[in-house]
Amino acid sequence: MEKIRSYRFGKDEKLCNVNDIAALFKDEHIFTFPFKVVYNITDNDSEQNCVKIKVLCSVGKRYSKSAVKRNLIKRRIRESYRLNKHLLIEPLEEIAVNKKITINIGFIYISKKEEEYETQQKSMRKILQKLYNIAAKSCDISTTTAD
RNA sequence: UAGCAAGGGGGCUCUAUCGCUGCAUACUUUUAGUAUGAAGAGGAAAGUCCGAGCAAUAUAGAGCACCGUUCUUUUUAAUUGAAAGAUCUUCGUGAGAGGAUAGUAGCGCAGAAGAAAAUAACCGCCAUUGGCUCAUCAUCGGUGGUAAGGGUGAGAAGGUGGUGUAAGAGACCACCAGCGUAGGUAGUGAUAUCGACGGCUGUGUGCCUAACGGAUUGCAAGACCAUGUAAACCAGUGUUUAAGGGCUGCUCGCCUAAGCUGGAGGGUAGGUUGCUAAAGAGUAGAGGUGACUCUACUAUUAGAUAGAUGAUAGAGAAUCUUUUUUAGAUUACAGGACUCGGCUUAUACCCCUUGCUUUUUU
RNA sequence: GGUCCGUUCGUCUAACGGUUAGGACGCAAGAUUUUCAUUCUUGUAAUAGGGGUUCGAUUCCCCUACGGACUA
Repeated sequence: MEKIRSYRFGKDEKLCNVNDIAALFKDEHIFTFPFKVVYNITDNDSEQNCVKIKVLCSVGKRYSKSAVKRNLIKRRIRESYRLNKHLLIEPLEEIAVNKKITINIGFIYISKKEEEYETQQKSMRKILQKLYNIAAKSCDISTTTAD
């Protein structure tokens, strides 16, 4: 039976807090062209057991001067994340049933050319798989240490 | 037909699926969530070059200083915008386009070049005199007259021709160019034009003068709520002195102690509001050369807050290329952040009106 | 978002609207030295781009581009 996936992308999943963003840029990062991905995995404070993911995307002025092009790229990043985020969430929820995890992710656009939408989507899938592997490891470690 | 000039208008459309933003309604309800509905970026949203609204702070008042504007008239909420004109000037065959222009009573300055950059005598010209010479010419020096000539320069003592003279000179005359004075005519006015009178006549720039205008900071302004708590701050009362402080840079001038009573803040991270109906838009009519004004009618939720309009698929439209009916390519500049008006800059392509030039054809 | 400032040889800088835009370091050539360095001489090279005002702009005015500061 296939689930009816919700492709929603509301305000809860966007990263807005300033302190969180400052913490995000101190942590580790992955490179996969054309993105630089910054991520930060922490325990959750909420009462219920769930996985919360917050996302930020930014395109620097170094890429291009015109605001239209930068906006278009941001929109495409958000779109590709929206369509592919189930790759990260669904398996994580299976693993971490009793955990409280928040993952903050920042997508930073690096390429100086205007990449096509398909390549963006491909790289987005790669990134999400990588992130899943990392998150799974961290879950295991946390379980072992907790026990 | 081609190439141009001026002005004006438009700025790709539709469908499906998955999403984003706030709003309204209904349901569940602790926050909030779900469903439905209708709506959701421009001509420049940009630059921030001007102006205004709005807000806070300051302000007894006056003078000086400082800053801005500057041909005329009209227009606008608006001191730099707009329209219609005036004079001069540059570009263009032309339609047209760009630029400059308050006043000169007084004072200052003008590199290099040049004799001289303004009550001009360096060379030259003329007269006279001294030396040299037997004497004259020539030549050297003194005194005086003289702006006709002198390679410069952005600018050279109004120009041309005569009279006149020792040589010359607006010294005088004729014509021409400008200026001033008091007038006529046309115009609201800048100004144009007409004759009269006056020999009045170099260029640029700054100071200066005149008229008009100007408090400062900006929605991250500010207001409220919650959080939170040092005795600075505010209000009232009150009395003495003016050192110090404040009030726009200065001057005059003005205000201001402590104490007592009451109220409540700063910093940090938030929320609500400010925040979208307006000096608005469209249509029609009237007035005006025009900018613009007046009247009537009509319709009208963009309001985000690391910042919403996207992605995919399909169909059509326009232009271009190849080719002859398909195929391919292209569809600009560019994204609200309190609001409005103007200016400036960027802009594929299409349409309309008026006008100019050249060639060809009829 | 708002308010401002700046741009001069390869680098750091100077300039009253007026001579061929000056100086230091660097670079190149030559001299000195057995050679290198030091030193000396000579040279090279710039007003961000485009308009305007002016007889004449690095300088004054306007537009564009780039860089920077302050402001929660």
